Amino acid sequence: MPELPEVESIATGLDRQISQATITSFDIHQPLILRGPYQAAWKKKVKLLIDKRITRVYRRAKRLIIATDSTTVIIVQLGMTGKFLINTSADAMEKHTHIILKMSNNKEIRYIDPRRFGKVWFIDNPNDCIESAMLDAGMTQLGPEPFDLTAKTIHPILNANRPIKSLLLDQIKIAGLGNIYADEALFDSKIHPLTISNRIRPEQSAKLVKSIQKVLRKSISLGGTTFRDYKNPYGDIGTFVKILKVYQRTGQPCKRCKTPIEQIKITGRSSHFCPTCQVK
DNA sequence: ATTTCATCCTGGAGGC
DNA sequence: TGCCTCCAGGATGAAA
Repeated sequence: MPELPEVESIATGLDRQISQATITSFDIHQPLILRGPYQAAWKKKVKLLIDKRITRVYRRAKRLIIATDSTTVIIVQLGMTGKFLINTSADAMEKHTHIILKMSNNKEIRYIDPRRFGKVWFIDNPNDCIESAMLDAGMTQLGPEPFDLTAKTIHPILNANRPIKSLLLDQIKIAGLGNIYADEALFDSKIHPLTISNRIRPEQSAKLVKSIQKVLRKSISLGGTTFRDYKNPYGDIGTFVKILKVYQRTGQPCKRCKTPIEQIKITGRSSHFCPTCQVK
């Protein structure tokens, strides 16, 4: 379930807690979550990470990147229900705990994912170019970060014959938005989610860029959005849920014009919008 | 080449 | 209480 702001919050939390510490043990309880070209070698590879230092934990789109002082990088795609918690070994083990990482500073990092849509890669990054290393590992290509978009660069991206909602969820086009922030950004820019992308006027697309960046920035500042599962590594919820304008507000009055928010399905995903404020 | 669709999973909510 | 159906913040290979 985590989208860009939630992954950002997780990366920040993990970076504070474990970067500069060394790995003392690395247990994988559920090998099914592992992906990539070196699957058979992973048991060995994990052992190679013992005594290595974690240098940095950061985010690219919705992926978490855990860099070490070896050439191996750990990449985590959290899927719908993946999360990290910082524990000590005394804490009770939560169901669906798949990875336990013990660190030299006595922090215990646990990766938990009930639905197991999340995936973990161990990739080699000898040239220190994470984008090409991810492609080499068979991961799907990612579009630009939403914060790098401009009115000019979004233009060719919108040259597509599909609803804007569907396009915003396509990580090859723009990487980092998910169902919540796509709906919220479309409301903020007053664009109907079914609008065909290539029919969006330049002034609207310029506004869309600003709206995307505005909702993401605001959500990051509030620690993301928590509905049921999402928690940052400290176990805290995100409070952006309080200021959602359309997502999961079906039937409730639009905060701008009081019209009841409507919900429809667009390419298999529920979409929430104000039928008065948002026009095709 | 582009776009949509079914599918991978568990668990919570709501209807009966 | 239980059983059933539907739904969920994502990504992707196959099909259209």
